[in-house]
Amino acid sequence: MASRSEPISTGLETVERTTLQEQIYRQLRQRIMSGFFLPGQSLSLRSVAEAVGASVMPVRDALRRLETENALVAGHNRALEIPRLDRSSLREIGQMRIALEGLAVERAAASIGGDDIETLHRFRRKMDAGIADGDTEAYLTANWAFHSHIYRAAPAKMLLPFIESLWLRMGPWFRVVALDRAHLDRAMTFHRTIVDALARGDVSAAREAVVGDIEAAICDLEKWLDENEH
Amino acid sequence: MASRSEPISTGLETVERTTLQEQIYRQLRQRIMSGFFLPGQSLSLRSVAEAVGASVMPVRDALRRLETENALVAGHNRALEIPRLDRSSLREIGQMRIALEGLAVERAAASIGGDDIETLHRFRRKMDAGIADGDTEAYLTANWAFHSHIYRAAPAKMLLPFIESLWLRMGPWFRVVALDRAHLDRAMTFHRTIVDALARGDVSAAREAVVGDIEAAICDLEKWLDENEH
DNA sequence: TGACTCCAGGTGTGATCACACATATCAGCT
DNA sequence: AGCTGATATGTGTGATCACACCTGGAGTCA
Repeated sequence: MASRSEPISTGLETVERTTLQEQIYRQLRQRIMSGFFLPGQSLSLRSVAEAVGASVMPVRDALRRLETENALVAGHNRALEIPRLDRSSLREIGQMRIALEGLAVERAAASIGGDDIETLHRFRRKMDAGIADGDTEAYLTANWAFHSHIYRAAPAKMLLPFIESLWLRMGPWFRVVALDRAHLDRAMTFHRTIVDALARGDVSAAREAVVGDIEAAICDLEKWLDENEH
Repeated sequence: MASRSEPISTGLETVERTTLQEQIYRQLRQRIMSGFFLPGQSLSLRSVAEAVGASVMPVRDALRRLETENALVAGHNRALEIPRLDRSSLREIGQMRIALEGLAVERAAASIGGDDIETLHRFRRKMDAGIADGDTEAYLTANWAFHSHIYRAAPAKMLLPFIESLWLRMGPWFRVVALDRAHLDRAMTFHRTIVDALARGDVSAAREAVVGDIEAAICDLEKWLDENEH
């Protein structure tokens, strides 16, 4: 290592260093997670490349990453597409979410501070606002911000990526359930319970509320499937 | 859809269709999982490309997939490398393995049949043989075959990829623990208990044994860390 | 001796091209 | 009418190239 001057304090922030591929990946990821794309919708290299104004190379990298986490699957021609919804994978996602998010909230509970509680209440209000305005996009974004803020408090580097991966697969479903007022009311009750439990450091109550939130979502989605199947 | 002749029965098997990228991915994945590479070892595009006799393109795809599942991380220069071992991620992997593999064995228990029990005993004997011969590679391969055969029996499409992803991160650790005779003996006891529990359909005993197996491995690894740190 | 400059080697990134393969459409034959 | 074959279109795949960036070490000057 060459000798180097002592870094001086300038107050400057480090600039963001990111690749095209990374930007496209994040953008697609965000859209999938918030239910922007419809199940079965085809995302071909060239169509996405044209849409984002880049060549196929970075798109290819981004799509392959998403395919690896099963956020995209190979379609009938070779194009990648958003996975279609079916009952068994819904149940499966639910069980895995309970297992991992239950673990995450337990581990996070000890590290949650007063600032976090305040932040959670802010996200909760944003969700309420989204519901009131009928802005599904805003609700879903705030919903992810709320949950991920909790999980991020856990002293864990690897848990969050796994949970994100599950939410990625839930994306196409969220859009459905976020239109059901009865579900939203129930979810917001759970959200309030979660924050209260975390605020008083009640780990098992927090876990129970998180699990309840997930189970309610899965239950409502299965009900929706019953009504809209075929 | 164009009209088409009735497919005739020829007795021919469908040929394997796979891409270079896929082959490289699987090969690297297998090697990482069985602890072939050392922690911190650098895998650059061009070096891997030369080693497998392909251009950088398929290698790039393969490495990016592995990076996405955190089986590889960016090194100090921009090259990707095998993650280094540290205590916190070890614990974290252990907790996630317990959560997901516990879920998997519960779901699998109902679907396990007599043929499966026989297969599991075969893998168990292979592990014994590997231990007797001092063949770590063979032991680790049989170990994965044993566990994954159980999880594959679960009526779940997405659970296994997640578990594989965790084993991928355990890879560099497995090599360490597979050299400790005391650990191996304990592990083989757990393995026998698992098969017996599955054979008589005792779900909770099977889960308990799987969790015990994982906890023992983590515990032994932490002990190893205590002795070999610094 | 210490700090700086410069250069060489290695790294991933992204563009462009040629290609293999799958599907759908349609003309042509029996 | 029904099957066959050619073909057009769309798809991912892989090779090659130019490039920007980082690191390390040699060289230079004060």
